[in-house]
Formats: sequence, structure tokens, C-alpha cells
Amino acid sequence: MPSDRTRTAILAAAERLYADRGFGDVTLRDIVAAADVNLAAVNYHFGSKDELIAELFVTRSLALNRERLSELRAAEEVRGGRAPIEAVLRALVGPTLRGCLGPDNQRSTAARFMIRVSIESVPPIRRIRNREIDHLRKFVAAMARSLPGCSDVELYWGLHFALAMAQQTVRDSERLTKLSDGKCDVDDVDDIIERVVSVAVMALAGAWC
Amino acid sequence: MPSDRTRTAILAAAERLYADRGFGDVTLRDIVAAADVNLAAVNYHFGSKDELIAELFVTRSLALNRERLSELRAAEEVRGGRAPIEAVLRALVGPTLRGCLGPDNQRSTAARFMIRVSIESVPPIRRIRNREIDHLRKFVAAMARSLPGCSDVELYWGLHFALAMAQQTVRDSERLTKLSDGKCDVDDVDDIIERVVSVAVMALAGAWC
DNA sequence: GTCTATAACCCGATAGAC
DNA sequence: GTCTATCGGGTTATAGAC
Repeated sequence: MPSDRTRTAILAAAERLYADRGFGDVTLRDIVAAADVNLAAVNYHFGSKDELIAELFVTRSLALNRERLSELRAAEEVRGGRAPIEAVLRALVGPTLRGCLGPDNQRSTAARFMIRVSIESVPPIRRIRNREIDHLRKFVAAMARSLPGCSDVELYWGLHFALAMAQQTVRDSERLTKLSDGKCDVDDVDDIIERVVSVAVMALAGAWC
Repeated sequence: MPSDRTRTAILAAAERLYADRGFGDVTLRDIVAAADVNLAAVNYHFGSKDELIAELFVTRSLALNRERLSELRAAEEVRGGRAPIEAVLRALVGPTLRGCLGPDNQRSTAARFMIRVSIESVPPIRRIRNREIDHLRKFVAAMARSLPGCSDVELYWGLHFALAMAQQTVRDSERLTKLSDGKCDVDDVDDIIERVVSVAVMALAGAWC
């Protein structure tokens, strides 16, 4: 069990380096130097570089999904299983936006790692991403409970567009800041969440649910 | 001038290979083998691998921007410089969506290359991307002509969200197809353009322009 | 302008001693 | 579990014949 020290040190160093410099620019040798462990330890504990990256992503991804579902459950408990559509969408995009936006200096390593993931999309992560569909289905179901008259197709598009707006804001907040000369405040997380949610609601309502 | 044959062959082979297999999985040796030229020819004609990638992207990027602006100009000419906001947004997202969606088999190599760019975002391309802001400013200006009463901040957010929806649909059409069990038809390009445009218009109008 | 050949240096992965 | 040493193969880049 004390052997976990090496394993943990590798995970921490790798996440920090990937968050800071991106996947393309960090080698295993960089990681083992930062973690102060031997090069061969990475392959011993994780099998390969790709599996190390995959483990980092799975950990953060599960935590994000838990947070989303706990927000959803909290929202649905208030009025017996039928939350307003705004609350459902807020549970979907809120955790990501709260974690990945806001002042740089108070952003966690985990958050900066997930931003990097959404920008670079490296192969081992792309493979895992395909499994998150089951998680999204739970939100489609919750949206259907909120809007019983809405067709499935419109719900899918609404969820797709909500995630698109949230993701792109995380991925490219710099471009929006530059384009708007700072007039769009990407540090005002609550404002952004409400913007994304309200546009998504309009998309669903405008489709005549 | 006949020396351009080698140069052209390298560009064509590189674009096809990157489109098919992604940036991470294609080496210079793969490219020169496919182009049937010598390894040293890449450095002779382009200076480096990154500059080859950059040239591919700049070419396609300029073509896309030209197409957008020509659509915008056509829309504004109809009624003397004041196109409906729908037409402006259609000129912004239409060229990308028309090129990158629709049946796989009739997608050009150039389009598949640009899809790959939007998924993988490799360093030499990220550097160039930052220059496209001037291009987007022209669309902000056109949107302001369409909606004279709308505040700049709302225009920026509207453009940002419109691009977000278009980009995410291109990047992740597979997830939407799987999530919806094929009920969202990502091959119906005109439908998707109208969906993106109408949601973006609602976002702008809903902000009480 | 094109090619062969090769230099000098990265990378990830792994065999085998400890 | 940890280390050393190394393998195979990728990269840019260049010298020099043609």
C-alpha cells in the first residue's frame, strides 16, 4: 500500500503538467522528473502513457457527472420529480462552467486539466468520451419530465445546443474576450450560466414544445 | 515552375492523410510515401512539418472566410447594406455546416481536413486561429447594421453562441446521432442551418435588442 | 530542384538486475 | 516496486551528388 505514493505522485504531476502545457508538449520524461520517480514506474503502474491519460480523465469525468446528477436530483426533489426546465439545464451546464470559468488564479488543477481536454481532445480521451452518452440520457429523461409535451427530437437538439454553448465558452473564452474587447465578462460565471440556460430554454420553447 | 508538382503532391497527400487519420497519427514519412516524393522535399518546400500544416490550414481557412463574406455581401446587396439578421447569421455558419455535414461519402478532402482541425486543434493551427478575430469583426459589424438597437455585448454573445452551436455540431455530430438513436438527422444540412440560425436569432431578440 | 545518406536528438516501451 | 540500460522508431535538419 505504501507503493501508492509513487502512483499518486505520477498522477498529480501529470495532471498539473498537462493542465499547464497541454498534451502535445509533455513527455513521460517531464512527468517522472516532476514527480521525482523513475521513468519505468509509469509503465509499471499504468501500462502506457495513454492509459495514464485515460485514468486522469475518467477520474475527473466521473466527479463531474456526480456533481451534475446531484444538482439534478436536488432540483427534482423540490417538487416531486418535476423540476423546471431551467433547473435541469442548470444542473447540466452549471458544474462545467463554474469549474472552468472565473478568475484564472482560483481555478483548480483539475479544472484546468478539463479545459485542456476540451481543447485538444487526444485519442485515449476520445475513446472514453463515447461512453458518456448513457449519462446524457438521464438528462434527456429529466428534460422530458419537465416538458412532457416536447418531442424527443427537440429535446436532443436542446441538450446538444446547451452543451455546445457551454463547451465553446470554456474552450474559447479568450477569443470572446478579445473579440469584445473585454466587454463580455467571462469571469461572471453566474451570468454566463443564465445566458446559456435561457438561450437553451428559448430553443426548446421556440420549437413549440 | 514545374517544381510545383512536388510541392502540390505533398500538400495533397498531407491533407488527405490528416483528414483520414488525424494529426497525431501521420508522420512526414507517411506523407512523402503517399506523395511519392523524397523526405527532404518537405523541408525544402515548407521549412518544417508545422509550416506544412499551417499552409494547409491557411489555404482552407481563407477559402472559408471568402465564402462567408461573399454570402454576406450577396445578402446585404439585396436591400442596400441592411440584410435581415437571419441572412447575416446564415452567411456566418452556412459555409462551415454545408461543407462539413451531409453524407460522408460526398464530403471533400478539404472538408474532412477542417473537421479534423476542429477536433484536434494542433499547436501550429492554434497560433493562426488567433488571427481570425478581424474576420469575425466584420460579422459583428453586419449584425449591428441588421439590429441597430442591439447593444454590442449582446451581439458578441449572439455571434459566440451561433459559432458554438455550428462548431459543436460539426465536431460531435456522431454523439448527437447516437444519443438520439438517429432521430436527429445530421445529414439534413439545411435543417441544421435553420436550427442554429433561429436559436441564435432568439438569443439576440430575447436579450431585448 | 531533387535525391541519398546521415547526423543528432527526441520519444515511448520494455527486459532484466536488484 | 524500483532501477538501469537499451531498443526501435519518430523528428528536424543538412551535406553533397546529380
